[in-house]
Amino acid sequence: MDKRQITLKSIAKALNLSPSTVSRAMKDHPAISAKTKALVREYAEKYKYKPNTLAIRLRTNRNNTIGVIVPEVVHFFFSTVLAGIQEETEKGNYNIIFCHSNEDYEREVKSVETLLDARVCGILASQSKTTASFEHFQEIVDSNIALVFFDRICTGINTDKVVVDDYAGAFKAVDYLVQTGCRQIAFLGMNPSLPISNNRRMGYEDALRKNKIPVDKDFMKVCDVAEMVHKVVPEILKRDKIPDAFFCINDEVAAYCVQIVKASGYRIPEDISICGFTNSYITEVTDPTLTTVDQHGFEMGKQAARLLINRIEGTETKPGIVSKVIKTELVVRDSTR
Amino acid sequence: MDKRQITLKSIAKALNLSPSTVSRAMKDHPAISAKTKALVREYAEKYKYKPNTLAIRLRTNRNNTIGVIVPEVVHFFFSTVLAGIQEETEKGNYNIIFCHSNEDYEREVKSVETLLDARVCGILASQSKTTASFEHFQEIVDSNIALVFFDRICTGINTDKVVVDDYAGAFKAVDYLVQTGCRQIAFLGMNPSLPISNNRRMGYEDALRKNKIPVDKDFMKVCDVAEMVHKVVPEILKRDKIPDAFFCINDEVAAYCVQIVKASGYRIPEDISICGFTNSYITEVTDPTLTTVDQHGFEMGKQAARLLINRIEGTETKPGIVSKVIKTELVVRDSTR
DNA sequence: TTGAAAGCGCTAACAA
DNA sequence: TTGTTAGCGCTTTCAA
Repeated sequence: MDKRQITLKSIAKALNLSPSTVSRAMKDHPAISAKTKALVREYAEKYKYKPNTLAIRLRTNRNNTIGVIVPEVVHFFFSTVLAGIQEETEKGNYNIIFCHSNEDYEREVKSVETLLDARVCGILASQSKTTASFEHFQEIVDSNIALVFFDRICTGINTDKVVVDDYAGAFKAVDYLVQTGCRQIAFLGMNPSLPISNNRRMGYEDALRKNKIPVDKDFMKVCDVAEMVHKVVPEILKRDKIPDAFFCINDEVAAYCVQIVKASGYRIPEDISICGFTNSYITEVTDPTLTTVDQHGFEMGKQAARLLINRIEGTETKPGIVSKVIKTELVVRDSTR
Repeated sequence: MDKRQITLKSIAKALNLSPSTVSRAMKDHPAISAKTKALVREYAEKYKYKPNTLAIRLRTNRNNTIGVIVPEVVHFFFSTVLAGIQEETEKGNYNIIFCHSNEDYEREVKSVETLLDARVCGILASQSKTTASFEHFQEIVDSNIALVFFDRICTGINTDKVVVDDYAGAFKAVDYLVQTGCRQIAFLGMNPSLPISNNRRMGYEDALRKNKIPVDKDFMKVCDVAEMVHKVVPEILKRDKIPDAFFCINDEVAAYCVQIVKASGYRIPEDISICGFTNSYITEVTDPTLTTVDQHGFEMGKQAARLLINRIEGTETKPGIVSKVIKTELVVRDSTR
């Protein structure tokens, strides 16, 4: 039943060799004779020897594992990033320990603890919406563990990051809305403390300014989840002066916005244009389909993972803090004129 | 700079104790004096001692890590299951190593290797669409590692599983379609080698039979991704006898189906009803919103993880292979009469 | 070309 | 109440 595990030692004993010789034979050490190598290899093959990773890691003090903290995995963008991370770490021969903060500060702190306990060699993190302090992230840095933020970066920590050009993406989208004739463009954003939201707001404002359209604070609302859309959008539509476009912080908000705007009797895009952000699956099945800004999450995941691995392995050539920016792309569909 | 790590040994030296005493003090061993405990604790606190998990795991031969293999994480259902798994493993104090087969057999095999190499204490897996052989899964069992399949179970392996009551879910949905007046119900399914698809097909057929409606093979198609919908549905709509309902294998198929059916000039649900499966976000933003079958992915993830942990810890009381079934629920929205 | 020995950080049986 | 010792499985220096 409980078959003894095959170890270097057991192989050594069986073959009348020393463990060190077996170890060397297994890793093709030049000093070992071809004959011995063959002998050891054959035996190992036959008895399905599997090196004990734990022992190797303890011995070498490197465990080829990185931690990933995602705020919400049931989300097109973040799951796409995760897929990108996975692809890259697989290539680099790293395992991923997956943590889910679920947009909750406490769980985020706990996730960091977990990862430090597991002695990962690096951490990829995107902070939760509710995170306001960042000692836990500082602890990672203090422990000399590589840390790369992606998308929702933490401005309080000075470390590598990979972000989307939120400003440019928003600018392009809003400028496009203006070019197609919109003049009263509402912005449905997130908590402005998150840089991604703030940057998009600036892109939005600058696009308006460039086109000599006044920026109206009344047209800027925090509105980033379904329930808020159902509250905020009808309110806006009840005003005397209603917008002729909505620029939304993500595709879900845009999709619900489409619904509400249609239900209120307006035509899309003739009366009101709507633009999302992310380019998730959802954009293809709303009616009309959604114009949006592609965030290239997969690429972001890959680049973040690559950067982290380079840091870990000391092969990152750029000096100082590295800040990568993923280009966004306007994807025009039918929800805009 | 390169601060030496705090270890039990280093604490022992500093405090003039033996490592074993320190070890015991840290874990509140009854034999240690309160004074010593306090001393050790204080020192550990001050210098932020963190036990080396790797060493503990090597020593105790248990690493509190489980592996998860997901076929496609950018997918409402699977990411929801992952979130459920994460919630439960966090409670149980297990880490998750995340693997992504990406619906690819080769990567699935590699994932299993990775997890066995990492010496996880258990594996949760849902197989990829392209998996036809299962020696890799058998290897898990042979290695005496706990294995629980979820959703896309592998029928070739005799082990614990957690599935949705696909048959009942399909039966309910199709029966509902019939009750609401549909008579020609098409089934857009997956590769019939996957049990989930086969079970739903049987539910579909039995619901028709129960209602004395002939089962027509021409109304049953393999059609489970966007591109296929764009090919298959228009073909069906070109026939002399077209369906008055589509029962779809997932919500994405249903959503694209809505689009195509509308574009072909039919009204939903007056002319044609459409029903999906999963109850993902998408169902709320199509127009009309989608009737679907809720799969309760989060619950499935939790139960699968719980079952696996019980197996690992030997606390599963049920004898033999355990097969859990998650109840589905028909969610009626506007795409059906 | 191979082996002996030490040690990674921790635990636990046994001894004192 | 505390210490000694051995060892988990592996790597690596040093010696032979």
